[in-house]
Formats: sequence, C-alpha cells, structure tokens
Amino acid sequence: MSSSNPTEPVATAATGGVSTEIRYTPAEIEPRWQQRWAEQPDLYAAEPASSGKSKYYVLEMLPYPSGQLHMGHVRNYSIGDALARYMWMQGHNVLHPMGWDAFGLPAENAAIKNNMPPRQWTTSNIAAMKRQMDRIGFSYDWRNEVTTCLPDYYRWNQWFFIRMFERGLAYRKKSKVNWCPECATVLANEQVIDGRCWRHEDTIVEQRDLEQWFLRITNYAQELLDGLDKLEGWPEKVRTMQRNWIGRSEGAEVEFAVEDASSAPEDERSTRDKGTTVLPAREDATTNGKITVFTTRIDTIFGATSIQLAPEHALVKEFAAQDTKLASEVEALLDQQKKAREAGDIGEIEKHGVFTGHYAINPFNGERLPIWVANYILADYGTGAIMSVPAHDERDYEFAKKYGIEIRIVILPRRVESEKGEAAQDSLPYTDEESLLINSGEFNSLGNKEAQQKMAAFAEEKGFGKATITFRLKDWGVSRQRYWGTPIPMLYCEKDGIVPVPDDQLPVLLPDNVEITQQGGSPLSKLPGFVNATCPKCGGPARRETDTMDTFVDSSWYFYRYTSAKYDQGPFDPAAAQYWFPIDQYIGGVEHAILHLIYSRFWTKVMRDLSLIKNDEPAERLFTQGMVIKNGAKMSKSKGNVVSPDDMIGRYGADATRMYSLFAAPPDRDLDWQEDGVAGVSRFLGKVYRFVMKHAETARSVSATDTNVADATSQALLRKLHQTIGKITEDFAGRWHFNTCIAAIMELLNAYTAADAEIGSGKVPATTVKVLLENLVLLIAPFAPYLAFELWEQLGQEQNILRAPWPAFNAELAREDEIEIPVQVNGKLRAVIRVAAGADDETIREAIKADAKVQAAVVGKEIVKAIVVKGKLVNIVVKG
RNA sequence: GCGAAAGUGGCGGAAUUGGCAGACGCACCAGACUUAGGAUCUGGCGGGGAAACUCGUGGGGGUUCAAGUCCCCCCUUUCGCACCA
Repeated sequence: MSSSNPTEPVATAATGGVSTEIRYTPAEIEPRWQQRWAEQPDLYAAEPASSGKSKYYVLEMLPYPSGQLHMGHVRNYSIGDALARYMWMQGHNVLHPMGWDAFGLPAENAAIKNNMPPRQWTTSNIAAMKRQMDRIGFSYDWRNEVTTCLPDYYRWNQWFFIRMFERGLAYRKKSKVNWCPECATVLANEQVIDGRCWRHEDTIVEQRDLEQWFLRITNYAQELLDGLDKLEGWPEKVRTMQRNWIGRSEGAEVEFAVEDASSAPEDERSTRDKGTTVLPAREDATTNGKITVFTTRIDTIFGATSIQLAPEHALVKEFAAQDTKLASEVEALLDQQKKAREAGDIGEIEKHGVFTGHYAINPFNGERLPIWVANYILADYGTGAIMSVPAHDERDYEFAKKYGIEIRIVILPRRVESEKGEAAQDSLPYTDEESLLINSGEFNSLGNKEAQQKMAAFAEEKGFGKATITFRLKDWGVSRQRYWGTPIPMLYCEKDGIVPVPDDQLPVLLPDNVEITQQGGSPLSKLPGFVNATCPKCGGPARRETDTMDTFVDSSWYFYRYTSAKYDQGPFDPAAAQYWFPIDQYIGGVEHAILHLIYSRFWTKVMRDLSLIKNDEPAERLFTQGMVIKNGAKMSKSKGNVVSPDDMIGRYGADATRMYSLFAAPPDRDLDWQEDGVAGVSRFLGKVYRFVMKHAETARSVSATDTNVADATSQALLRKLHQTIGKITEDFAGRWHFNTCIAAIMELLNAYTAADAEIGSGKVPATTVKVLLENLVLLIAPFAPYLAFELWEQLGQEQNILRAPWPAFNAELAREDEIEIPVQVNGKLRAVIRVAAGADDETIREAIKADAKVQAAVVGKEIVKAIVVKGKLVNIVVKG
C-alpha cells in the first residue's frame, strides 16, 4: 500500500490533466468504511410500515452456505444491491434481507470427509460467507437474517407440514419414486433432469417402490397455471417452462371393457403371435374388467385399432400372471427401457410391443380391439393406457406400421372432404385439428372440435367415459432418507395410526451427534432416543418418522420469515408480511425456474388458504441473471476456471469487482469474466476519485450566497450531467442495462476531465463544480458504494448518501441547443451539418446547400426528393 | 423433431422507436512525464485505399428514400421441451 495518506491528499493545482499525486487506494478506503458500517446496525434496516414511505422489497435468492462465495453470487447480489441502494435514494422504505439455505446434503458429505458435524461445518461456512458479503459491501439488513437449519426456523416447516396434513395436503403413499444412488435418497420429479440427479449430472436416477410423504401440489395445478398469465413481471421463458412442467391437457377418459379371455374362442387365444386385427363385435362376449384410456382426440375413436398398455399397467401384471411367455416378453420391454435410460437415451427409443392375446371392446362401435403392451406408453401419465389410432397419431402410426396393425382413416381435412379417403392416404398420419369425421357412425361429417364435445358427452351419458383434464405435474415427494434436514413431525402409533406431533411439542429437534455414513438410509432411524416416542392420542408407544424434509421446503417460504425473523407466534408476523408482500423484485438464476419457483408459488397459495397472507403470488417481478463464464465455459472447479471474489477484491477492490460484474454485460446475458476488464473499471474508479478529490475543496467552499453564472462550459457539463441522470434513471425503471449506465458515467467523467482546466481555473463557477461533483458521486453510489460514501464525505456531506435524494432529471438542462444532422445522398452519408436545435426546414435547407460535400454529390443530377426526418437526418434522393 | 434467445472490430459489448454501425471499456500502437511504474496523461485504433472514396453487423434473397433493426429461406451456438396419448 502507498505510504501517502489518501484522506489528506496533496492536491496539485497544476493545469492540464489530473494530479498524479492523489492515489486511489481501495485497500485502505474499503476496510475503513466496512468498519464504520459495522458500527451502524441500522444503516440498511427496513423501517416499520408506519414510516409512511412506499415499501420496496428487493430479494436475491439465498445461497447454500458452501463456504465460498462465487462469482455467480457476486453478480446476482450486485444487481440486487444496486437496485436496493437506488430505491433507498428514491426515498423508498427498502427491505433487503439475506439468509442461508443451510440444510442439505453437502454438509453431510463434508461431515463424512472431514469428520466434522454438519452443524459445525455449516455454521463456520455461514460465518465465512457473511464475512465475504460484508467485504463486498452488500446492503443487507442482518437483523432479519434467516438460517434454515436453526430450530426457530424449521419448527415452522413442521408447523406448515402439520397444517397441510390436517387439510389432506400432506399424505403418505407407496409408489415408484426417484432414487439417486449418489445422494442415497429419494428425489422429487422436479429434481430429476433428463433421468439424472439435479446435483449429480452423471448419476442415473433409479426407480424404487417406497412409502413416502407427498404434498398435494396437484390440487393447485390449475391455479398455478392460470397465475402464470398474470405474472407479467416474470420472464416469458420461466413462465413457459412452468407451463410445460404443469402440462395441462384437455381430453376425455373412455372405458374399454376387457373381454373375458376364457370366453374367447380357443383358436384366437392360441394364435397370439400371428398379429392382430380388429374383429367385429361378438354377441356372446363377457368382460372381467375395464381399461380406462386417456385421449385428447376422442374424435378419432372410431379409428382405434388397438389398445396399448404401459408395461407397468396393473392389467398387464394380471395377464402376465397367467401367461409366462407374455411375462418374459414384458420383462424384456422393461429391460429395454431401463437400458435406454442408462445409456442416457431418454427421448425416443425404438418402439416395441407385444400382443397380450386379449381384447377390449370399443364402447362406441362394439369392435374388439387387440390389447398390446408397448414400451412407448408411459405408466405415470394419464391412465397408463391409450387407444391407438394409427391413422391420426404419429406414434401409433409408427407402431402400427411395424406390427401390421390396421390403419383406418376417420378424419379428413375440411377441404378434401369430397375426395374421401383417397387423397388422405398419401399424408398419413393426418393429425391436424381442423378436420371432419368419416367412418364414425352417427358422428360422421361433424367438425373435429364439435365431435370431441359431442362424443365426450355421449360417453358420459352412456356411463363409459367423460371429458377430463390431465396434468403432467405430480405431487411433490418431500421425504428424504437423510439426516441434515427438517424432521417430519409425524408419529406412528400401533393403535392410532399416523398422528401429527402436537403443536405445543414443536419443534421436533434434529438431534446432534448423529453418526453419518456413506450409505445414508435415514440416519435418524438408528437413534432409539429419537425414534421412540409417545402417542399424543393414546399415550402408548409410538415410532417417530425418521425421514427429513426436502430442503426445497425450507426455501419455499423463507422470504416471508424475513419480514419478521424473530417472530415466535407463527411462521411470520402476518401484519409485516401483508405490508411487505408481494416481493417487488426477486432476482436469481434461471436454474430454479421450475424447482424453487414453482414450490414457492405453491406454498404461497397454501399459506393464503390458511389465511396467513392475502397475496396469491410471492413475487411481482422476477429477474433471471445470466451465468458467469470464463474461457467459454461456466466457472467450475472441474474446468479449473474459477475466479475467487476474495482474490479480485484483494487486487482491485470490492467496488471494482462488483462494478465490473455489472459493466461487462447486460445482467440478463452471460458474462465473460476478463480480469483486464476489472482492472479497467478499477482505473475508472481511480479517475473518479482523483478528479473529485482534486476539486473537492472548490465544492466545499461554496457558500449560500454564491450564484451560478451560466457560462458555456458549465452549460455543456450540466447538459451532459442531466442526460446521464435521465439515462440511468430510465434504466433503473425497467431495462436494467447497467453496463450502459456505467458507460454513461464514464462518458460523463470524460466530459468533466476534458474541462479540467476550466474547472480548476474558476472559469466554471464553484456552485456548478459542487453540482457536478455531487451528482457524479450520487450517480455512482448504487454501483460503487465504498467510493461513493468516501467521496460524499470528502465533499463535506454529513448525511448518509443513501438518504440523499437521487438526482432529479431536468429536461430543460439536458436539452441540446445545437444538433448535428447527418445528410445523406441516396442513403449514403455525405456530410454532417450543425444547426440550432429548433431550426426550421428553411434554415436546414440553406445549411445543406452551403455544404461543399453535399454539393459535390448532387451536382449535375436531378433531385427527385428530399426526406427530412425532423431533428434526425436528411436524405436527398437524386437520379442520373 | 418442436419452441425461445443469440450471432456486430483482436476481445467484452453499444446502437431502447427503421434514420451517422462500432458508444463505453479491454487489448494493441505512438507519444509525454519519469526516483523505468503492472502508475498517470495525450493521441490513434473495422477491412481496403496515398486520397477521393469504397466494402462491412453469420449466409442468401426481399421491402424501403434509408435495414444490425422489418419480411422470406438457410447456417451456427446456447437454453427449454421432447414418445405427455
């Protein structure tokens, strides 16, 4: 560090250029302010509702306390911090909190690796990251810090869970669930990405049959979908992803009676391998069961030529039980699926199927349809069974071609109706919605939409079907066979069954000193002291649930807790939540578009139905920032391209580091980290520092009686200043292109330094100098808080700069009094003329005529016309 | 395969509404100062050309007085969806 004391700079009055003897030393300035800020716990404190100010809740996604802040965090939080500071300066009451998503698997893995209890590991990581955050100078209101692994937080997870249980929103069922062998626990559907674990992208997720707790998010499927239309402040991309995930589709369920196999003629049963055809209705057929299919195209039901079941379908098991050959064939199908999944080939695998030897009856026409088992039928979508209409469905067509199943056309495009089947043969499968029915009995010649309605109504009337809506969204599996999470507050009693822990016994504390092994498998179950409990109903012995909750439960409502983090009468103070919600601006990575953001929306709706809050959605606006890239790849340990924030801060200062993260790219785009760029921003901050320090004395010396003389230089500088104020103010209102905001401040400073001599010589009045310097510092305050606080004080201001009003844009001062007008001839630039801003056409015409270059370009040619774009451009069109 | 976003100097990026392409910064070049410093200041910096000019925003066509921006076709990259009946 320099030996000179930057707080008492030697200001040289030398003409030309900025002094070389004032040094910008962030390594000295930043720790000094950090110290001072630490002594003012209320500096960033939100005020109560009674403050009378308008509220602004700016929130960034809370981090997992890994122990190291990474550049993605720095970028995310620098965006939020700039916004929070700007909003304070705009006079709002700002809530800008931070917390820790502190439960989760890494703590357990670290415990195994370092032989350190998860709580200790987590706590020390939080301390380290908090230190880093404070070092960068983020404006968090730590009084409302939330740490999800503390009992005063997770007790409310338990409280919510019990409320949901009471309302039937939390339930237990045995089903196929996703199992990550690496995590040694179950995962929710949302945590499986392309068949792999969201945490371990190389680990194939297995299917296991387990009894689990689920939250009934599907109860809110329609509302979650509808709400997306109203979330106009959310990126379209996120809304689309959520719509896809919810996956609503309208259609109908139709029951097909299964023909009793024993009553089928012997020759049919024995010829199962010979392929299948649709058979005419048999008078004597009896049934022993039903297959319910889901279809979005009931209008094509007369074209159904087979029934296809998922290999996991219950009826397939029945059939296989009596048919060992079928059993082994189905086994082979399942095996193929499994292999394909392991090969990472999750999408379309080749279609295979087996005829079961059984038939079902099409209730619309009584036809007997062969029942097949096929690998392209998903067990967990719809009913796991379909009617196959090869003529009008891509997949069914492919399958039918392969196995020689009949293809029957039952719809035609409207325009070729007269040509009947002939023309349509060439374009199979014909799947367009706009169509007319043929070969469909009484429904012939109906339009396809009309047919869908009428046929669903017909099915309902006759009692074998109805119009239904199917969602892809499944209930949220929240049980985790791990230690470091919220204990699920449930008891199992021999006599009373499943019994929730009474509210007055909450929280169910997560015991410390648990041995954690690689195997996972509910470590809590190995603690008799935890497992053995008393049934609150009968007083008899009960067994405690030993699974813990998915950590996405923690992050589904943490932002409500921020409004009253010490509240102990409920999860949060309802009055505080009502004041602060919805969140005005939420900022985070797009990787949570489905996971966290859909769970959070669900939780909000549940809380609303519990009358805890009134808002339907958690956040008014959502912003998803881009990734931080280096050398063309996302920063990661394995790529070895990680840049440490501490290292950057040490070298260039916190202001330069965070400002670079805003300057290098617009916040929604990926950011390419280039260290030279950080150095450049640091250099710029140094210029600001030296310029302001050099002229600070002039600004400080201004007395109230001094008047402003409107000299040309001052006017030009004030004009530039107000143009900059206008630009930045506008950007904060929505566009958020902070990169160009910072560029605009750089331009402003360039204008100042170009006039350095006039400013230093007194040609620019001291009152103007004061205005110029103060506004420069105010404009930079959201981006470089250390420098802004320092210079604000150096300018003689005693008030905290965050309480200083944001500069007011003055359009009058910003207006140019002389403008440049490019003059084109046939669209090519020939000259640029300068005229007074309000100049009339005649004046402009004269100026153009007088211009030699324009003359040269038009001489000897016929002027066809001249396009004059007022105040913008002139284009002269010539011929010849 | 379907959908979305993007493609602009050596690099990051700017051009918000069809109106001077390349703001701002980095790198680089030249110069100044100099107790040679990775400090600071000044100037230059898309390609071609001595210049006048001319070419130029992934490629090809089009609309227009005027296109990075609008329309059509194609290529590349990233992201999302992907047997959802």
